[in-house]
This record gives sequence, C-alpha cells and structure tokens, in this order.
Amino acid sequence: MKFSTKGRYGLKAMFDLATHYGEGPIALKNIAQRQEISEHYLEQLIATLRRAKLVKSVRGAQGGYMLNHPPEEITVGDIIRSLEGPIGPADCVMDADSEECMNQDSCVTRLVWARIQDSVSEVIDSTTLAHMLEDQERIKNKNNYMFYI
Amino acid sequence: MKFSTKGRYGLKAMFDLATHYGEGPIALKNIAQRQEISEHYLEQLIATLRRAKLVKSVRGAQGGYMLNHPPEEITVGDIIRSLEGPIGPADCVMDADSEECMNQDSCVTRLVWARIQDSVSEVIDSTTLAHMLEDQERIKNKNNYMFYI
DNA sequence: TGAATTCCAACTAAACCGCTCGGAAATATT
DNA sequence: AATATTTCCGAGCGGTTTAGTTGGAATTCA
Repeated sequence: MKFSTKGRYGLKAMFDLATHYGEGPIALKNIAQRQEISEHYLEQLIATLRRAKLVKSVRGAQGGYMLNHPPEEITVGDIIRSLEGPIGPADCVMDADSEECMNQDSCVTRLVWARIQDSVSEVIDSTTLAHMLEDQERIKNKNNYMFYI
Repeated sequence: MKFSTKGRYGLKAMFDLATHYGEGPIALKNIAQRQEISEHYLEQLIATLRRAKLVKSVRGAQGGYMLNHPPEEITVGDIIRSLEGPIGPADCVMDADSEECMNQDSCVTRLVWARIQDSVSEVIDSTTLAHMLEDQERIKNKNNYMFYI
C-alpha cells in the first residue's frame, strides 16, 4: 500500500510547476535538479502527464513545461490517477467496477476496501495544487516566526 | 496504491475464522476452499499471522487455526499491517519516521501523504472483525427483505 | 499404524520498478 | 546557416516483488 515513484515524483514535479505558474516554460532539467529526480526518468513521467493534458510543453531551446490549467483546477487525484492508474486497495473497488466478487463473505471485505478507497479519494480529490501552495506559505511563515523568537 | 493478495487474502481468511469463532480449530483446507485461495499460498500468509499472534494453531489430525483474540479485539489494521508491513503512501510518512525529507518543497507533498495515511489508518484501525460480522448480518437481512418483496 | 494436518524451506515464472541509453525532431540564439 | 538547447520517443536492463508451486518433515487423532 505505497505509491510508486511515479506518483510521488509526479506530484513533486507538478508542485514545482505550480510554484512557477505564469512564468513561461520551465525546463525539465531544472525541475529534476530541484526535486532531485533522474531527468530521464522524470521525462517519462511528464510525458504521461502531458498525454493526460495536465501539462503542456514547448519544444526547442528555451522550451519546457507548464501547467495546462491554473493550480486551483488541478487536484492531487488528477495527478496520481494519471500516473498510477485507478486508486484502490483491491480490484473489486477500482474505478471500472469490474468482475465477480459475488461471494457473500467477500462482499463484507469488499465493504472495507470501499471505505478505504472512499477516504483516500476524499483526500486526494479535495486537495488542489493551489491548496499545496497555501500550505507552503503557512510553513514558510511558521518558520520565520520560529526564527524570530 | 493497491494491497497485494497478502492483505486481501489475509483479511478474507481472518474473517472466515471470525465467522467460526468458538468452534475449535478450523482446517486451512476449508478456509482455502471457501475463500477460493491456493491452500499452500494461504499457508504462508497464515504463518505470518501466527507469528503476529493474531491466530493460534493446533497441529495434527483434526487440527487447524483459530483466532487468538475475540473478533472485537482484532482490527483490520492489525491484520493488514502484519501482512503488508507499514501502511503509507510514501516512505517519509511510514511508521518509523525515517530518513531525510528535509527539502522545504517536498515537505508540502509530505503533508499530502500524511493526510492520506491518516485517513487510511482511521478506517483500518477503527474496523474490527466484529464490525465485519455485524456488516454481514446487515447484508443478510437486507437480502432477505429484498427477497420477500 | 495410518490418515490428517500443520510446519518449513526452497524454487520459479511473470510482472513491475526505477531507472539508463541513444538518438530524432523542434526551436531559439548567434 | 550553424549550433546549442530542449522535448520527444523507444528500447533495454538489473533487481525486487508477487503469487504462487513443490516436496517433505513433524505432530496428533483415530
């Protein structure tokens, strides 16, 4: 029950783009350096994000990537789902409500998986990149306050 | 972000044992058949549950397994954690608060992982096998009601 | 004794993870 | 026009995990 580096690096990269929103294209190299991610590997992840229309790219020298929507309109769920596929503790509660699971007994365990999935979805679908930017401001202010005590 | 069969089969097996709580040892063969799990594979999982003191075993003919505590005292979290290890979307929020994560930026993404982990923990630590037995009763009653309409 | 059952250790095929490598295509700068 | 920068694309790869299988030893009941 862990996300892979796809989701984790992907969110870091998207948050990095959010902090530079409106500044024109940001080169992958810079994102990779700031977030300490292999550039070639991040390239693959951001290709997925581009196909999901979450970022857009500018090719050529001075090119790079930028968010395709304002930070208010991109949720953590959008990012993670595009990189990790459907989120859920078990197949029988994944997005495309697939397959059997007709056993009386297993339906009860299914209830548990559904509750877990719902609680995760609630968090990731209600958190936007803009919220994360606010969080960062709060952390910054807190640190400054601490510094001056 | 999926549990492996360890956690999923393990919970099914434990719930099976819960439905037979107080009936003496239940043979693995029967659990495996009811829950449609490879017997030899389940053997490995239940060995882990035994080492975690969640079940106890009786060897020899007419032997089997039984819960080591009443269903009220065993949570879904106990079961899943013993089989899957620490639960959490990223290393930096796992149980043994390990390692770096000192980057200002990544701390914000860490907040997100922490919220996800908290919401999952809330669900799995507040659900006991006894709750699942109640759920099953509710499902049964509902089905009977539907049947008689 | 014989059958049933848990216990234990080793093996395995397939999938997935977390990359790396090499190069083509596009664009800005000089 | 040439060059440097950058995205785009596909292939490969070693290591780990998953989801088992196999074979047999030890224990206990009948």
